[in-house]
Amino acid sequence: MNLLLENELNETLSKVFKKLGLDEKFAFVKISDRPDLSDFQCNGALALAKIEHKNPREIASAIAQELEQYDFAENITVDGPGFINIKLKNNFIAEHIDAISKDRRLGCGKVENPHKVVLDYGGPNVAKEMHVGHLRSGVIGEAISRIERFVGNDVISDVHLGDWGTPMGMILGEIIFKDKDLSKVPFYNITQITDFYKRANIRCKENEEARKAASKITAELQDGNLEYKKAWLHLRSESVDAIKYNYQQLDVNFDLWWGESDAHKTCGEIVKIARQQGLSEIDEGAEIIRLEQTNKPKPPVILVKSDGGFGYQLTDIATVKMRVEQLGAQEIVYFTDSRQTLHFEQIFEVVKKLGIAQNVELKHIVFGTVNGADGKPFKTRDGGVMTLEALIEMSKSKVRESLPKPGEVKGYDRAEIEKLVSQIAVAAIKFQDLKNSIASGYVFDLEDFAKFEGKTGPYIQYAIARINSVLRKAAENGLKADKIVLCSDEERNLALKLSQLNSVIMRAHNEKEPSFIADYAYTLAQCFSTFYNACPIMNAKSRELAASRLRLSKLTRDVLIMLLNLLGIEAPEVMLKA
RNA sequence: GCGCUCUUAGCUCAGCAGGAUAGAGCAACAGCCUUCUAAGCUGUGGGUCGGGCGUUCGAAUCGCCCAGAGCGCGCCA
Repeated sequence: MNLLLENELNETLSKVFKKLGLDEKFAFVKISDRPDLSDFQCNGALALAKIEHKNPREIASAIAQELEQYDFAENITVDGPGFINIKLKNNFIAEHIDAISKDRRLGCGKVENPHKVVLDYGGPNVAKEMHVGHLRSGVIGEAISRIERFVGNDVISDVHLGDWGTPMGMILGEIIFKDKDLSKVPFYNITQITDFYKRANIRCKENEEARKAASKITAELQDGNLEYKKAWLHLRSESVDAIKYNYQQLDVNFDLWWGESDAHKTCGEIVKIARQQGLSEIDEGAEIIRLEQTNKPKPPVILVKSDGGFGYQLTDIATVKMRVEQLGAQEIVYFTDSRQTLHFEQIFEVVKKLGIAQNVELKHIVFGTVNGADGKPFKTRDGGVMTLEALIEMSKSKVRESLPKPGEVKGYDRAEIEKLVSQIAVAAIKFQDLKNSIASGYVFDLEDFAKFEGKTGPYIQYAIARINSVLRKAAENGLKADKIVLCSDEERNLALKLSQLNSVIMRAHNEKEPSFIADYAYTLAQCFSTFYNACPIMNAKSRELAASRLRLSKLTRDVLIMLLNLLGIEAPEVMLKA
């Protein structure tokens, strides 16, 4: 028996298709669109009929007839133009669920050829405060990182810090403008640093001299000016501390804290390679690589700017080389919003021309921007962007309202309560983001991140907490989980839902789409709630039934915890109430 | 101007290698706590899938056209 119910159905279907001489490509089931008629359906006959110009119902009937000799279905029918509807036997479902409940990985498979994946997400900048615009990349990247690891790939995540461009010259320039020199830099904290940067931004916008100064300082910094370098190191380390704190709160983690500055040396090598291969040329004072002009015009990639500084595209190209040579990357995946689509098309093309990443798969996962109600990138009422810090605090204070005060519940002091507050608030925030499909942007509504009802992270945490509570009671009463028997619709539906676990995770992995997991976790929790409401567990009619329901509940809990873990969300043992 | 993306219920979104009655959540309304945590459950109402044309036995899904929105287009990253 295949541990996975769906795979077993597909295998059986393949056998039948083969026997009938049909293309096995179409031998697969999907969850039925008509739960009133079946659990699974196969639409292969329709596709085949079109290709072979035959009657779909005849093909479907032949398949259905062959399927009859197997012992998994309670009922197989051909309906409509040629749908094959399969209603499974209860014990067939129960056996599979029993089996995965005993499996260490809950029946989940791994990829056939594990490889080394470098994930590039986060991309925060030195001297800039982290705001809600940084949420998506970090949260999605973390989820993908966990999913990839889970399916067996060797993952290295890199924050790719923005620490080397013109903003560095701008901020140093601003400090010199105010202090005359850089002597006070070692005493500046992160608030002061971001403040300097804000002012630099304004001044550089208005004042050409400031711009020129910034660009000159940047070039000298990159050239190795010791005074600048020393000041820059302080700015960088203060910023990194702040960034780490932000990510830590959100449980977003990185294996590497490489920055653009780390690629500086390699940038020089890339320029050399480009020259040797005759790919680069000087144009308007800059050293560029022209790209293929196919259907649409693509601007060239600027390696070296006319002021002598390295362009940021060069940095990205150099980073690819480093990741391949030093990390052994076989796949590099970037997560940025859609505005950088063209940028990565250019980078990937140049990387290919240069031949620095042969047999390495480069992917750019695009996600939509976080927008305000006006459809434009989110701003707060006063025109600024909301900081991550403020968002988290807002959600936390909302959570605190619904929890008991420290000391009100035995065994829960301030620290314990605050831990719960944070777990729930962060779940609300992360799930709110992860439930949206990556590609589409979403509208940022502050209140959504402090909602705990309906399709939210806390809803799922709550389901887990309820199961934990049942399991504790069962342990007290010496009731043990045992063989699953499916008596009611609610049990059956929950079991069927559980059987989808593996295919959902594999789909999320293949399409780099955590929202599949978020969506599934939610509907699974929903199935459980319905079951929980309709089927008494501890007070079930018989001991066998209680044991079965207990196993079903425990498995649901384990699956939910695993899913939340893949999303980077914690599951508290209990959900206390005020 | 050129290119990319998007438009589905009052709001926020799923559904899209064409398939049977287009789904959730929120909001609205009506029920359910002396029984395993009501952050829950059950039910009701709500959609000419932006518009048009085409391909097809069949289109929210594929193609073309139009309208509206967002984003991007050599020295900011």
